[in-house]
Amino acid sequence: MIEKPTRRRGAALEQAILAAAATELEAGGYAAFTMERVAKRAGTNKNAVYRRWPNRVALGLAAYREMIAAETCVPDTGELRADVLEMLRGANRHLASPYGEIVRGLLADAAARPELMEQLRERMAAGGGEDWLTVLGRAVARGEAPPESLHPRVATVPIALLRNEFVVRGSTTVPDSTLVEIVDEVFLPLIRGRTRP
Amino acid sequence: MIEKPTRRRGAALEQAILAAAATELEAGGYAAFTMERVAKRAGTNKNAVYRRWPNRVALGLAAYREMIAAETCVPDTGELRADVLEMLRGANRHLASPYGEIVRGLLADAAARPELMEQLRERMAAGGGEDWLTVLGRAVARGEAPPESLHPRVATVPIALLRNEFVVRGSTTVPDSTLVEIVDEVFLPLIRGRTRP
DNA sequence: TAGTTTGGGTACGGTACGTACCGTACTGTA
DNA sequence: TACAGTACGGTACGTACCGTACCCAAACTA
Repeated sequence: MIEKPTRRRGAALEQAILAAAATELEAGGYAAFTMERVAKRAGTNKNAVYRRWPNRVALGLAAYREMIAAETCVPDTGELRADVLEMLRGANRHLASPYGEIVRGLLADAAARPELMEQLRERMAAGGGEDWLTVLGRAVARGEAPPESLHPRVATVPIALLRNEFVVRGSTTVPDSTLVEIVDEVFLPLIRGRTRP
Repeated sequence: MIEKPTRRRGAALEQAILAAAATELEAGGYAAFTMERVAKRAGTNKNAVYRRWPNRVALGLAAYREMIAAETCVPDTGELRADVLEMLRGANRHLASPYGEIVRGLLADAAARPELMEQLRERMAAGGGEDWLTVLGRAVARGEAPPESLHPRVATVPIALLRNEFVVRGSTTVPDSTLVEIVDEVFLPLIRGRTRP
């Protein structure tokens, strides 16, 4: 009979800690996210945690990455407006509680550490911008948008505006009418405005 | 001979505390902003501080308001592009250190308190939007922009994009080329796109 | 001058970060 | 299978800060 090891090591323990950290983040947000609670939930102690992550922000960021690992999916409805709205709605759902508070906390804590900031930027809701370029690229291919509009700065305008809205408004969810406004009053006119006459 | 009072009271003490808080914020940012340090710098103790502000966020917000009290000035160069760029540059200077870290810290701490969030939104760099509407309104009056473009969501696109950039990038200053890009690749095409054909 | 308000000093309880130490369970190598 | 080295778990500690409590004295007020 093979004895079940009572003491986890290495990767197994690391995964357990990460899972515990993600659960803690999900349960109480970044404010209630403490090293002691994570260690306790993982069935270990702070030692094992600090051996892997040098501080709270680093662990929080790693756990956040874990949480949002399988999320992104790029819609393809065949119409630019619908695609963009759907991506905005997805991002809005994501940035609503409890992710919003987590991102804010991480942002505040990671600001002083450029390398963490870099990671956070990459992982932040639809932060990369490739997905947005993909959607816009499809619209260009369909002839729905002019080729001159295919610019990273342009493609990410909706998510940038949403993110701003969310930062400025606090933890409350951005109303859907705002998302519609972003698309209809800003994004689509912008695409039109970039048409070469 | 009138004895100078050695112990300040009421408004005098309140102003002294606020000034000390602003100095502390400016010196070390929100992370190093502690009630004890503020009290010490003001030449008093935490008692007097807590009698006036219930917690750290409230005092930090009040001090931040004090810091940015006399800042806003709306440019009027006679050309929309130059006006917008100047406002963006001013906001960028403002959001660069140490204000950036302060705003991030306040945002993270105030998120749970709607009434503080409200204050913060109003006071945040060019957050109100009236100034941006003013600039755009002048352009419309000059015939430089179509009347259909006079929309709050449209007018505040540049500052929203800048704020997003700054939140996403961390504490580093946004390069001037980004500001130019926001204006030339997004804002001006957007204005053009809102022209009624 | 007596009485009330308001500052200032000090200490405390509580919480959390991050560090140190130490005995012990596991691992893998001889 | 014995043994050394590594990693884990328990515990305690030092530090820092928040927010509160208590008390006395200074300043104002009647």
